Amino acid sequence: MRRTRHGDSGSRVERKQRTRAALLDAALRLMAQGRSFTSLGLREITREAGVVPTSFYRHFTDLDELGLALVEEGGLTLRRLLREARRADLPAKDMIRRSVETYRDYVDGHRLQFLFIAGERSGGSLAIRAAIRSEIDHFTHEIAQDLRGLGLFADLSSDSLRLICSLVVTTMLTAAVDFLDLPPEQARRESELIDNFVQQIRLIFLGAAHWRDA
Amino acid sequence: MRRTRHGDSGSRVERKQRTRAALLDAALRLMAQGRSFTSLGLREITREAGVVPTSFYRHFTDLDELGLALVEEGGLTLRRLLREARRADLPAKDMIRRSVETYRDYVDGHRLQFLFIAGERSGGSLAIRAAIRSEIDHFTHEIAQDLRGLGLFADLSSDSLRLICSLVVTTMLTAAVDFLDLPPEQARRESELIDNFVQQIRLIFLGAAHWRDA
DNA sequence: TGTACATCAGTGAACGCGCGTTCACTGATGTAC
DNA sequence: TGTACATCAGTGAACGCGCGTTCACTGATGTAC
Repeated sequence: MRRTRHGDSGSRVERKQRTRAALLDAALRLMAQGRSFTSLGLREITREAGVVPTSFYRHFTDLDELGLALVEEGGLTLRRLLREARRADLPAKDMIRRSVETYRDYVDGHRLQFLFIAGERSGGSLAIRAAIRSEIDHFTHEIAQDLRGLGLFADLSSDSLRLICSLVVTTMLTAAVDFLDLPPEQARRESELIDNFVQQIRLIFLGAAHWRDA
Repeated sequence: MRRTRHGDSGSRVERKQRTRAALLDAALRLMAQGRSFTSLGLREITREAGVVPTSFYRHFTDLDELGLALVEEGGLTLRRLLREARRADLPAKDMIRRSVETYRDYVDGHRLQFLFIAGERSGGSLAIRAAIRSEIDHFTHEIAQDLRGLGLFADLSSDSLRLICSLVVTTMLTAAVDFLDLPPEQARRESELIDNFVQQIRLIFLGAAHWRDA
């Protein structure tokens, strides 16, 4: 076998996984140039990944399957965000601002994933849209549990809490796109965005604090 | 000249405009099947519009130009929504619910436009994303003016009002995608969505009512 | 431990097809007199 | 009003190219004995 670009160490299974990961990564990288997932070609992806087109079929039956794998990967990224946030143990004072800054850093560290999730959330095929929606619902649910865990909004029903979290998540995803579209070295624009984002979350929480269950 | 599908009445200028509109419409129709704009081909669009591929160049230099024309059309659709809403002269009582129902009908009546705007807002090319963002900013600004005109939030600064409206617009666009993805004949799911949407807007306005300017 | 064989990730040639773009054209509409 | 000419939206043939998919293959890794 010819040496692959992605190293040739490890067992056959490990190598296969590495090629699979290279294909997923290649697709994300191609999308980073303002392309949508549905516009990508199989040959284009394998070329970017450094393998021959036919080797694609060793990993996925078609592009849809690769797309769904990307959604799953994106879902993992979201869950890892919450795990990191929990570990960070944010101070009660300035909690919102600190959370927003943590989020900004996380989005920046996972640009391609967020680009994919935010971009295909409303633009992809029906199947991909449904899969992303389900990941986002899961994410929303986890945030609700975290808020409960922090003892916040203890007097609100689960439905109301979900309502609030859903609003927060929508705002987060919109903010992610804003962060990603920011031209580099625009500290002023960036801090405006952050301030704006912080205030939107504060406004939602203020509404939540005065919310009466139906 | 062969008869075109779109009728052959009117002046040459009128006919040209009709073909142009047919091309724009064809692109939207193709996207309605879960495709993104960047995945569309020139030949595909002209085929759907019922003209020969080469005739595309009489109207647009390339697909990007057609995309930007679609954004412009979408912006018009948003502005018309507000015009209709103003004319409707909604009652103070149940204003939010009534507005939401009006909005739902409007989205349903302009499915393709909303699919395009919501879908390409975060998924399209940088140029299209920027153009859509600018249309949405404009829309947000108009809503803020309308709220002022209604005498609501009279004690809030312009910045705070924009903050609120931006949150409302984000929520509206997310709701639009939810409406559009609803399978037909799902009255129960639909009324759940509407209730949810109404409550989210109420929560934002409740927060706004307690907002203190920085 | 050594050998013989099976597995299978990745290869490379080949295919038919639709793509974007060029070009010279046609003939109805528009304009000048 | 009638005629001669210009304009130009839409046509259709042709091009080279990259696409997705098929197929038989190679040879390193894994397994059975």
